Amino acid sequence: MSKSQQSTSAVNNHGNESPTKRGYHHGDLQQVLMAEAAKMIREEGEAALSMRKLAIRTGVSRTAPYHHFKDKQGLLCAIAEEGFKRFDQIVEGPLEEDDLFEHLRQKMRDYVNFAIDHPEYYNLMFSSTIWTSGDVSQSLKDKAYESFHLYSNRVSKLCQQVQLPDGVTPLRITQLSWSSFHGLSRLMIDGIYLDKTALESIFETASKLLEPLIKQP
Amino acid sequence: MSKSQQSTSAVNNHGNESPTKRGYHHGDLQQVLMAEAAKMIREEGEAALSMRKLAIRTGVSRTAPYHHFKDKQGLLCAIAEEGFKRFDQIVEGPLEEDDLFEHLRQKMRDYVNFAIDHPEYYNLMFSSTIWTSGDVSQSLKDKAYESFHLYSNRVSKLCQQVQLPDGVTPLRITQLSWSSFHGLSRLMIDGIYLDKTALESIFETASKLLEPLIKQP
DNA sequence: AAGTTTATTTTGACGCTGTCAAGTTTGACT
DNA sequence: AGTCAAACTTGACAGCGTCAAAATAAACTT
Repeated sequence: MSKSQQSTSAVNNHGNESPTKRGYHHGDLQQVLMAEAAKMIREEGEAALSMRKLAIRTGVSRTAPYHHFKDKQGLLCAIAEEGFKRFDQIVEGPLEEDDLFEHLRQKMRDYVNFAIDHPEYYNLMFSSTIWTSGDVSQSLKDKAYESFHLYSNRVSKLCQQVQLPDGVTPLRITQLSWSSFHGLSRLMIDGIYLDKTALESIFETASKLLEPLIKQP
Repeated sequence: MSKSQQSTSAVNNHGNESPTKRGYHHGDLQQVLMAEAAKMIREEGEAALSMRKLAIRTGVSRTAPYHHFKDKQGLLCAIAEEGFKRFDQIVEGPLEEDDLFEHLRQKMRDYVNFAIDHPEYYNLMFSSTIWTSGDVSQSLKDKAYESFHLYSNRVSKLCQQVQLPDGVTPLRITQLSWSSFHGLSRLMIDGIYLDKTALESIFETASKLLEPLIKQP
């Protein structure tokens, strides 16, 4: 019944004891499992993550994780969700008004760097196997949808500062820009053709291609 | 020794028999395995492909495939390589000179449609698990590199028809455009946010953003 | 045509995987 | 003190990738 829920519910805390939260037997196994799994994926690759190794390494028996996650897919969904939460912090952040195009370049850097610095999250967030599997957790769907809208709103706000060509909507800019960042990140993470040294130059190229959009009053 | 090579070598054909090629016991197991594996991935997803099921379904015993492919990874590499070959046919094709931007939109359609129509190939071609695994077959590396250059050459040729901003090179346009197409394709295949109905409009958006590049003499 | 070599395929086996069912321990609540 | 439910463990099963050894069949040699 408690599967895939946060373990931070009030029930786990008997209240009279000091602020150190501790629940049942192990403590917050759920959080520890997610952290350890992310670490394993990061260090040895997604393929190297097995529920059994994860359990043993966490110090519990093989099937203990199944009381916190429906199955392996459930664990991966939870980690992906965590990824979207961290991702949001990249999308948010102040809108620097001084130089629009420098601002854009910085956002590009932020996006791609997030993917490069946290591939264990980024891979799962946009994992083929998760999204096409048919049993994506509802909470992950919701979170991803929310993140999309956060991003979309940001792009729409920025679009007000430029003159879009006829027939071009902020929604399409949202989709096109996200696709571009996503593709760039994927190729970088997977080590296909692109390398880090080319990044800044690619950002500058993208920025220059957009310059004609600047409002001419 | 014959692992991962084409089985169409002259040795297999005893020459005096009719043009129907038939080799050793099974015939061209290698080709059949690749075709059947691609079919399985297409119909049931990459996760549903197992060497054992593949073998049984092909009518041979569990380990027969291991005499044609080093291991499962070897098989996947071979299929990915086949994917790049088919992909090349998309990149090639006549350069229609009449309307540059309509030509560009058509190329976008071709790219993304290839990915959508042959996800079993596209997924493997750009598979995280293949490229980051450390044992990518040399022939796949070579083929991928070749495909990249084919694409790059095409983009460079098209760049001659427009006025690139200062500091913007065809190489960067190559990388940026590929990233964009790749991201678009990935999000489409994985069913994340984008759906087919938005595609044409996205292509038009991209096309319009590039229009200011048109040469003004 | 017979014998040798080599390519191909099979059977057996091993350790690893995800996960279900049933039992056990532990903490919380009355 | 007793009840209940949550957390965890042990045992079991089928499926997986793949190696080693044996068996078979085609090709090559003489």
